Amino acid sequence: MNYSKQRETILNTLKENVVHPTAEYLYDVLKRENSSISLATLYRNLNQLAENGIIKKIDGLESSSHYDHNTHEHYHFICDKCKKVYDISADVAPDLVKKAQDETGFTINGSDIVFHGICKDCNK
Amino acid sequence: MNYSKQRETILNTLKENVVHPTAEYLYDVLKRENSSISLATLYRNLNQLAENGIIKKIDGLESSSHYDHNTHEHYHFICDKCKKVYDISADVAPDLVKKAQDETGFTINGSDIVFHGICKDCNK
DNA sequence: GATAAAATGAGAATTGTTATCATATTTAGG
DNA sequence: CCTAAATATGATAACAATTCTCATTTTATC
Repeated sequence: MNYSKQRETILNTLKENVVHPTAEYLYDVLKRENSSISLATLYRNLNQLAENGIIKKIDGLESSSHYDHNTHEHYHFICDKCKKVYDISADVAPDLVKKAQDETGFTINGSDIVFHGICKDCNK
Repeated sequence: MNYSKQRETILNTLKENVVHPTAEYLYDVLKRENSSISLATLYRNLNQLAENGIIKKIDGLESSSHYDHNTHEHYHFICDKCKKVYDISADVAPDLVKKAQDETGFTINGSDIVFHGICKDCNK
């Protein structure tokens, strides 16, 4: 990765905005501060920074939603290779929602817990 | 909700496809089985079924990705009202990733854990 | 300072999803 | 069982988020 002024600006702006902004939000902030950076450049750099572990991109599954016939509480694992989605029993973290609720004082209505990695089949 | 043949077909197809399919995947299956249902109808029904708790729609955050300058392990809470994203300490579920890994035998590289609900401010 | 590699900007293209609207189906009451 | 109101459908346009393309500019290297 070569140095670039735009990337530096983007990273600094992200550091100052602790609210986990979206790309669009960042784009607006940057424009307001007259460091107008092309939307393509912004997305490119966010992806690069995330790939290099400098920032974290937060999104559950890929682009698209998945639908699950099982409505009982359970979590999901998505294989980064074959893209299959597996169920993970909620037992791995008993009372997770309750604990989070106690700690934050927020009203928690649900959770989407998605683990990423490589499944058994693809690991062979 | 009125009865509809299409909705019944969609629900049955979803039940038979335990892999948490995307809408696109379902659309292809339906087409292959000659029960061709309009894409609009499919999306409409999936949303309706999810709203009525009959199926579950799995997706982390809203439509768009959020970016986080903090790369240490921690979870997120998104307020369904004001859409703000809050951090939740990873302490609520110690060794969550390790436990999930032990249980499944998968290689887990990361997790996106997103709680949904109403934050303190909006609860007032 | 010349050159190759990497980054940029602008806008077109793509993808997943929702909205529109005219037509068809379902449900309940007379 | 007929009819009116509510609801659902299909086709396609619209939309929003993101990625791609490509000609130009910037960065690192020798």
